[in-house]
Amino acid sequence: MFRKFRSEVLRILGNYGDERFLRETAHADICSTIAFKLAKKEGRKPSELANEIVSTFKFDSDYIGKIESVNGYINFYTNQEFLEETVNAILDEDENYGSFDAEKQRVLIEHTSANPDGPLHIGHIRNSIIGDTLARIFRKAGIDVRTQYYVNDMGRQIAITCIGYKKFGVDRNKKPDRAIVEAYIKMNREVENSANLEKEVEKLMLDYEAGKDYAVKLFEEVVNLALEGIKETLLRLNVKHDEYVWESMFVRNGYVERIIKMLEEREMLKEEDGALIIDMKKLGYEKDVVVKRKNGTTLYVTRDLAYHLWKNENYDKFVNVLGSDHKLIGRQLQDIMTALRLKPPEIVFFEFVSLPEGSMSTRRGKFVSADELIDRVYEEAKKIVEKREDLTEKEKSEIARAVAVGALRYDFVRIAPEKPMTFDWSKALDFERQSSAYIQYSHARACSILRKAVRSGKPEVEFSPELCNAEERKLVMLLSKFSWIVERVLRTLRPNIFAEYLMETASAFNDFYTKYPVLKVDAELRMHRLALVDACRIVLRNGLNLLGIDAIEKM
RNA sequence: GGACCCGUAGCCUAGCAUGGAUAAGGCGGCAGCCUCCUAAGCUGCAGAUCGCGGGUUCAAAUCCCGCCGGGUCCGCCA
Repeated sequence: MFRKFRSEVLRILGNYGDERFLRETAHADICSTIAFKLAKKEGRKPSELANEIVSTFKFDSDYIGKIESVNGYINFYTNQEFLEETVNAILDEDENYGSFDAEKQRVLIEHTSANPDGPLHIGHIRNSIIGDTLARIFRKAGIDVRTQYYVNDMGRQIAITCIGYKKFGVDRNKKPDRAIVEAYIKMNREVENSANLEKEVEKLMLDYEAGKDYAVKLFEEVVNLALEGIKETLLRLNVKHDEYVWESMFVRNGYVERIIKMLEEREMLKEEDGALIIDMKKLGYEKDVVVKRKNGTTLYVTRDLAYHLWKNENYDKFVNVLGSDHKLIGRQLQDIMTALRLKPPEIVFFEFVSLPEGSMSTRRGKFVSADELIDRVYEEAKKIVEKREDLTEKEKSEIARAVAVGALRYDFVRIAPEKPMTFDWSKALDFERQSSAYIQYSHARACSILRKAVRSGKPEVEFSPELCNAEERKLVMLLSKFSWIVERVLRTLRPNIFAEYLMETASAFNDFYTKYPVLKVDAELRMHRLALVDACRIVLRNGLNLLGIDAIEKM
């Protein structure tokens, strides 16, 4: 609804309706700073100009209640009809509230894509959570979205893992990704000081790329084992990919050869020592990019280019979520695609999650696994739920699970992707304020009121905008912004904006909750507030779903 | 050495794209609030020269330049 109000404001502003100068502030529902900009150009006073602009307005909007000019700001306020329509739309549309029809397009979101050589750690899940949340938000906007995990099955570290797997076997009693990483870490230590093993790794990689049966069988076995464990972890976080795309597929299906041919046709390649190299100086880079070694094998970037050619043929838009260590290669990839007259991917880079003692490393076994984190957060949540006496054991563990997953997902998604994070156990295990538990709790409170209303035989809802007090008005304005925030995430690829919005909405609901009784007031006021409570319940629930967090009804 | 990202109260963050009306939350600290819809909640107090220095502007946390601190990248690795 806020989107409608906003476009009404732009319409009323007419020639002055420049989106860049619209602001949401504490002083008004929307204000325009256009007068300041024009004042500069025309050498006049902003306040004078603002007055003049306002005087030209034809006041014919269904949603705008008041327009005023204050010190150069042009302030717009919604009217009661807007509030009423907002609440009614929420109650009508229910789980669909917040959706809208964005431009029809097929979007691919690639995220997580961690090397299948061990368990996901807390750095990887930052990627998963950003990617999965974006996918959910894109879907809410009516976009046809698919998510893919790009499986890096051709890497050196996988070859090492394969040799380790063959040599030491794996412990079948352990979670498969955990068992795999033990073989990897152990083997890696041996490879580091053995030229013979180094040769063996190289040969295995060559044979896998050539598609030799024994190698394919071995790689597939190892990679699938790791992926099995990884998928299980992701599922615990409410993350599920639509597809797993193996890098080797592009070597086998001809896309690698096709992309090389395209590079040749564009005269972007040069040959040195029998190796094929993209001349990156022309694209403004210092170093060139090798796409084929002199032994004829391809490199990571070659297959990634092939993957993006494939994306071009199947999707209108592709978003990759990548760690900031991929910044250079990611930008090179974008520029190469553009030079080929192909669509480049949009990339969300996120900064690293480090431990207080330094950065993580799978290879050295120095990491906090996602599983360990989930387990510990669950235990902590369970401790708190145990205090409740009115819940069954089953309810308690379901609540603890929902709170744990929510706490994790929220902690990661609320931070802007470009901020480096240092992992802190005490913060990860804290469920007060600014955590998803706060939002879930607000939702549970709303559910509780509605349950009581039904039980006492007074479930009728009827929103009356003229009864709105300041807190209620503020709350409805926040509720109206749902799809507007979804749209902003779409434009900026910053899911933290939505996380913040939902927290603010929950906070406004709690503010209302503690100040005003709902069930113990006269019928008219009760029905009015009950409508508002139901609307909040819907918005909080829909919002939590967008964040991949379960909206539990009791906690 | 070069490139990119981050630097906002003791701590964690929002705001920076598109410069404007008192820099917004939370944690921790202090003082309060449950005979009343779930206290995983609410209220109040204390706490910030927005890393430092310059510049642009009527106006800078926001834009530009320089510096400092932290991170990342610069392989015929992935």
